[in-house]
Amino acid sequence: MKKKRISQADVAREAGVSVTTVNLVLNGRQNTRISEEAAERVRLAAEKLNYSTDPIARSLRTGQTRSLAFISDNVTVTRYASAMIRGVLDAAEARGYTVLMAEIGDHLERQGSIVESMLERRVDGLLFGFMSARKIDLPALLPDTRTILINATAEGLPSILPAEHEAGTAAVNCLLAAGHKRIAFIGRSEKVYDPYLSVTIPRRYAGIDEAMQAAGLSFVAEFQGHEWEPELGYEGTLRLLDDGAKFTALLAANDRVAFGAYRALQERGLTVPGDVAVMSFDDEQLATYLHPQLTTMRLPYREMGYLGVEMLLADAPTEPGSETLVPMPLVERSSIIRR
Amino acid sequence: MKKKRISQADVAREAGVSVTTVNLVLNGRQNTRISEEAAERVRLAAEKLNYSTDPIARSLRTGQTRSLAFISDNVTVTRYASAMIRGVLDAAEARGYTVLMAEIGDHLERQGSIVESMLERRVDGLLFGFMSARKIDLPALLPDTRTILINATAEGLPSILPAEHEAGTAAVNCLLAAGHKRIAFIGRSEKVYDPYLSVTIPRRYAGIDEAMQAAGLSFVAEFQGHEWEPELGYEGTLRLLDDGAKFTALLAANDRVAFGAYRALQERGLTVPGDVAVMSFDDEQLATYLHPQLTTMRLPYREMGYLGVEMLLADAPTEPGSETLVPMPLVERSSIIRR
DNA sequence: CTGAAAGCGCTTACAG
DNA sequence: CTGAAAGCGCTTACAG
Repeated sequence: MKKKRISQADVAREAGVSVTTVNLVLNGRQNTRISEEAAERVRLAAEKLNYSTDPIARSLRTGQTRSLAFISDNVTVTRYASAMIRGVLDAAEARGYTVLMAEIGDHLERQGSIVESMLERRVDGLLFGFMSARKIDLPALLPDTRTILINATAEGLPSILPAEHEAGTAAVNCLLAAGHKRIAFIGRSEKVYDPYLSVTIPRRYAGIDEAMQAAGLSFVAEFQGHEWEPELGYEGTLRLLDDGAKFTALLAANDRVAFGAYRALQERGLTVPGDVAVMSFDDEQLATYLHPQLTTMRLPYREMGYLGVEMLLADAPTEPGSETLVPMPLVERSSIIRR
Repeated sequence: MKKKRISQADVAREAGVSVTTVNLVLNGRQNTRISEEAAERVRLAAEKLNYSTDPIARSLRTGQTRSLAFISDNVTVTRYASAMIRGVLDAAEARGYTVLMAEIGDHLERQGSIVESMLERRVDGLLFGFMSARKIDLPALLPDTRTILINATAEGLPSILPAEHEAGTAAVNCLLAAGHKRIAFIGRSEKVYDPYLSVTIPRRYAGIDEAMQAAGLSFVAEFQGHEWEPELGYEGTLRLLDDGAKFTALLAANDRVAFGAYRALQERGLTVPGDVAVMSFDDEQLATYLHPQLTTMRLPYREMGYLGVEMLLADAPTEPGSETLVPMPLVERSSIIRR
């Protein structure tokens, strides 16, 4: 990595012009009235010497780094959420930006020092990405630091969220469209109305409830719970069945809950989708392992990551406090049939 | 982000000394014989002005950036492999390094330009991280660029790999120790002997076979396949059963295969671990969803990531072409009982 | 149409 | 014990 670098001065010498000329030509400046002949000599010389501009020196001079920081909580380590990183990386690369990454885990208190160190490195913008959509308190930021939150909200900052209300409605409508009227629901929870726990789940519930109401229906049975793991789906389904609930369709809070529900249904000799149709949320890989494969509303992690970068680097800054909603596509597989 | 920066010159003015003195003090240089009194004034002034050194300017001068590049194929987007990123990030942070990330997906041909752009940014080292351990061809690198491959190998470069041979042996021994003698194996494949497809799977097979041989045993039945998805486990198990194979334990190539095997076993009215014990590899989250939870050999992604950074930044460069093996821990859960 | 020079904020060899 | 100055490689206001 030593190897003396080729500088604009070297190119200038080779081409027999000044570094000003070299710089102007190589940066493709317009209206500079450098003779095409000189410009050509510069380009040839640069090519010959295999010159590439030193981004560090440029940054020192311009104050811009063409880099951005992506700071997350537990995204790397969370199942399908890590796709958000891919979205960020792809979008950044498309625009010639480099991504500096840091992950703080559950140590939210470390945000301050991480942000500081990123800012010291003069990133052109800050992207925060969270595993599950909730409100967070960010350290006071320089007012002119471009910042976007992905899958989170914070006072006075623009954020990108999944369109959960819409998705809740779509999930129910999907079941209704297949002719189901007796629907059970597993995974409602009151806890979740604290924005520091979730900002989107209440919206999902609202979307679900509105769709049911619009159809003049209510759930024939519900099993509550906020730990959305297979255990909940398993126990909830058994309980509903034991209580004698009669339902032809089951709405699960997420794929893991659905996973548990499948097991319970199977143990009771019930088949999916013949006896019970199942609809879910998230679309983690698990959904494709199930038999039959699970129909579910996809959480658009990758898209949110991609959009985050685009908004961060857009010409006009995003309005503070605004929310950009990203659609959650319905992924139709085999867990629902017409009845 | 504008905000005129506080520089060492500002601190010098405030403290009434030269920038040389400021620099020496703030960098904690030894043997510099600056009066303790002057040093104290400098520290106070820096504190008061809230000075922090500009890493860009420092980099321009020193040629070092305290940053490293992590370049991966599909790590962000692959199930549990994304934990490798966390390991990298944690280790880098512990040493005060920043990580520049890029992911190239299946476009291995893009490696060249990505590496170039990272090198232009003067990263102090290059880390390559791959989803599954295989041999890759890297673009010719500057000979003095520190480089480490995580979960991959390349001509003349040091690499970090999971200790698969050892793990294969341990998996079999675990079954043997529980008293099993009639063992079936699903997931052997000849394809995998091409190093560009895998460098570690053949070792795993070797470890498995040696342990069996050492016990004077061979598998009572095998079902081949290299697409290690649930489908293979499902069909393989059914086939073995239909062929009348009598086994008390099943060794699955990975957790997904085991997942499929569970389903087949259950359909045939066989219970795990009562009728058939199951042993597997990977330890993805899936393993904990299964009932009973799966005993498996864990792929140490996070540890490999962490170690990669440590080796990259170690005082002595790692020997070219060397291999560092990271143990795969046995994660005992409930899919095996004594017989 | 093109160049000389200043300056971004550091670090360091040199001088005293 | 401490300071003045050069230089890393750019960009840009200014001069001609």
